[in-house]
Amino acid sequence: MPQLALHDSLTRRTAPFVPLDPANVRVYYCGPTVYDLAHIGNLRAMLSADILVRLLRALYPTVTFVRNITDVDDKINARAAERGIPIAELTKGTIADFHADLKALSVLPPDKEPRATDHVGEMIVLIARLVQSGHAYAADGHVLFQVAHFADYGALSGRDPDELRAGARVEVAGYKRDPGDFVLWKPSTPELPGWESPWGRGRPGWHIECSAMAHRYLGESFDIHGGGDDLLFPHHENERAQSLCGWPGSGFARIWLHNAMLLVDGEKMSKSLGNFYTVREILEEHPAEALRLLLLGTHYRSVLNFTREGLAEARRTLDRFYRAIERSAPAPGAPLPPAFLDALCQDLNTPGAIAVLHRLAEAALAGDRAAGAGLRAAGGLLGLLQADPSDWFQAGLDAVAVEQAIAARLAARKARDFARADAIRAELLADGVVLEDGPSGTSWRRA
RNA sequence: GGUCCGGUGGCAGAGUGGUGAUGUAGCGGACUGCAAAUCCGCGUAUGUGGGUUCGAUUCCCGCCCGGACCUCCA
Repeated sequence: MPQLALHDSLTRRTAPFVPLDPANVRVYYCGPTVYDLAHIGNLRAMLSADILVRLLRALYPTVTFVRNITDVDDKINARAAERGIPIAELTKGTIADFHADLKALSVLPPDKEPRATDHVGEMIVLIARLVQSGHAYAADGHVLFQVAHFADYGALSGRDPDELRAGARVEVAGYKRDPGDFVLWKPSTPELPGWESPWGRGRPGWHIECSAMAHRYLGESFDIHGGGDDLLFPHHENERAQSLCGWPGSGFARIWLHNAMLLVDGEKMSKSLGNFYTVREILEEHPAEALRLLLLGTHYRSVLNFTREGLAEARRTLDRFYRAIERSAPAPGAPLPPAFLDALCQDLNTPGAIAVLHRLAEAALAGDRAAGAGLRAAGGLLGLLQADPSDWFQAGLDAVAVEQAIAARLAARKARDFARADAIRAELLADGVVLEDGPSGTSWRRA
């Protein structure tokens, strides 16, 4: 087995991954705030985690993967009010949509998917610990984390606390001792979700939930914590501060992974630019597998430029891969090609791994059955190429009608009436069917 | 303004202190009645100016360009 190396945001270096407990590798990723449909940028983070966990499962006997759901948040409250529905209805529906989208993309479910609202008790316990140890203070109905009491604050995101203070561009709430102090607990109004606490009825701040849930399911120290790099600051910086102060001497996350953002047509995805895509919108027009391949075609730490052309290209690439697989019978348990695993072990180099897939496809098309089996096995680790090739090429089309047209065309060709044969082929193409004449007859697929 | 990340062929996108992957697009060819698929061949790239080095795309500095973040807040 090759040695896995990962790039740690804290040290800004790529280093060999050494699990705390090789018998149980523990991973935490920040999941969605459930107020709206997932977009392709959200998907990228979920996919990065998915590849990491799939690879870890290939390398280690047991992996515990926790990905939370944030179901208490101001954006949720606002959206529910806007739509005139109860908060619980909004979050329930959004979670169901989220799960459906991820399933379509072959993103495997986490082992634990804790919801913030189910863990407010743990959060209150942690906040109380922080207050007791002097790292947090209550003021004006809020409880705030005192940044000045954590010497290592800023280390993860590479920020100098003094500069953060000087650069504060937002008016600072009067109850804060320091502009950098952040909310652990805040008061709630009667209409909004709230829980009784030593500081009155209120609701948790954003960061505290991940600290509490990671601790509950993974312990004081665990191996990997990840998310989009927009979460690096303040979310992860604050989470780290809370956890390291709440459980002094613990390591919290040993390695931090952050995926880069996604651009659409070279620009930031935004609703005002009209280039904002939900996962669902893309899936209406393209196979989920093409979207998955496209997103894996860029290394997770590089900015990914999403285009429609790229999506079409990914689909054509899959056509070729499925052609290669079609030539060799499924071989369950086929070993993963070493070059493929090596690429993934180099900080999850999915583009490099896909390049190996191309080489395997070339060999498989030339008749190498082992390469075909290796291609399917490697594709499986990436969550690709698991469909039946005939489904990939022909699903959703009327096979009987196509076969009849092919028979008619064959008759015309035998009679050397090529004008008629070509007309039939053109009609099929207009219906989205491409014909391929080979030595063993004519086969067909969707365009 | 501050901090951080990045700029590779038409496009997408890796690796690397010593002949620059892979895909796609383009061109030529084989195969085909013609296509499609497949196969063979060809061409084009390291933003810019310095520095270190025998040698820099890779390491260092400046500049230009792109992106993220700048704390529950619009």
